[in-house]
Amino acid sequence: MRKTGSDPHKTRERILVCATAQFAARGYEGARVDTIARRCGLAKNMLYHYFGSKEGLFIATLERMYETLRARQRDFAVRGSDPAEAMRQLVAHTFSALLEHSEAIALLNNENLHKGRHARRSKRIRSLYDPLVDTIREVLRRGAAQGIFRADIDPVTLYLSLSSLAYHYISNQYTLHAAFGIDFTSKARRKAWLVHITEMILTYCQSEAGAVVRRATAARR
Amino acid sequence: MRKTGSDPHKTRERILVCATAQFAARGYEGARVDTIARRCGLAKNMLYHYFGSKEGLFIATLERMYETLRARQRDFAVRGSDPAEAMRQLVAHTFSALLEHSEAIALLNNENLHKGRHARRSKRIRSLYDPLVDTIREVLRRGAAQGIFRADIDPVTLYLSLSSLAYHYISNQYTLHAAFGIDFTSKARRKAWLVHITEMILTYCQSEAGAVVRRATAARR
DNA sequence: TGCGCTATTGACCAACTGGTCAACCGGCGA
DNA sequence: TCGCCGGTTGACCAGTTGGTCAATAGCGCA
Repeated sequence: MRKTGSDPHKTRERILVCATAQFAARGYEGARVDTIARRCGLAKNMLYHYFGSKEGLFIATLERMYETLRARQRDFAVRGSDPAEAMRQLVAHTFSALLEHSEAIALLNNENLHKGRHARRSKRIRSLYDPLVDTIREVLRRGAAQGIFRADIDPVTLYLSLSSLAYHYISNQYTLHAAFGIDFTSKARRKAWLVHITEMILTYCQSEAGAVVRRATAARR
Repeated sequence: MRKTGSDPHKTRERILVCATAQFAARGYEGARVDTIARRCGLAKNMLYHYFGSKEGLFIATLERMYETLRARQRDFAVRGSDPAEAMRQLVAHTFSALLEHSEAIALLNNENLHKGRHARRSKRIRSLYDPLVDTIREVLRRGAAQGIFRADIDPVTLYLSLSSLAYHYISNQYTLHAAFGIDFTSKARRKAWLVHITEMILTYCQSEAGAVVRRATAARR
């Protein structure tokens, strides 16, 4: 360390924390480099010194978010051997991870608005999802082996279903609030939603393959 | 009409069309008033003449989108009396409406980024969802009366589930593409997803109330 | 005919935006 | 001791942004 009291790594991290907050609150175009600099008490030049450009800073912010979520998932392990219980834990974990990192939702939405321009270049985003899908695959396998889950479920499809149900509730809460006048932030409602989506996922996993189609055909006869 | 060849209503509409495209593509902060004006071949002053400010233009754009979706829903009616088939139509209609109006998704995401600042003030957004929920309520009632649907399903909860599953697939396609390397725009995959979410919704509707919980309790004994 | 009203425009502006320059500061190796 | 080098800064800039002003042009009413 050169200057007394200066810690490059700490400074970098401080910038990223402020940048995350700003980009999440205002979006990429809405966030101002000057504002981010002011918020972390540094001259604007520091951001350019460490990240080169606003876009560079944004990409670093994205990667840091991926890393944060990945670390959270690494610490998560399904407990016990009951597949249904494991699936319950998986849903609960996904939902609470998104709740605790709502800034990740804002950043992801921003990426999708820009057609994933930055995410496409990042390799970390891939390593973020793979372990979770592996876990799902394993739980599905065990469930199928025990005869309590249907055997034809694709783990990626199930992951998509699960994250849709968890993500949308949080990501669209404001327009949904405007539409239904419901407060989606209340603890009771969040709990109720978690119970509901858990039931949906489990009901699907425990259903008979092709049951819906067969039932429809039977009804038509 | 005053000036020859000038049609205020048509001009207004033209502005809104361009504004929708720009706001959807770049977001509220990313869209440029000058660009919108240039795109519809008008002096920038016209936008201010009709809508007062950039924010006013954005709100008008939102309201127009609500109106478009509402009109689309008004034209939709469940055909036939079979509740399962009606639910299938409902899911398919929701999914294809979002697919055909992906600009609505971009605008809604933008609203949520800004914590629904504009949507909160609009009354039209409410009238957008109400009829759809009414339809769901009616289908659920018929299904329960015929004994093929469970009787304890809340129509709003079901709507949220359904729209989560349909919306997320489209809204997050770019980051999901980066994560899984899957092309979500392909016709085959879209069809497969529709089949999947239809099955999830129907399986849930046709399940026994409390079955999952009972099964879990039984397993623990 | 002329007045008022509205659609429409070109020219303009103050504030701001991302980004750059040259310099300072202070520990460390020679 | 001294020069080097990375962290750090204030001052500055060119281009852009949302927004405004004053003016023009034609229609319909008096």
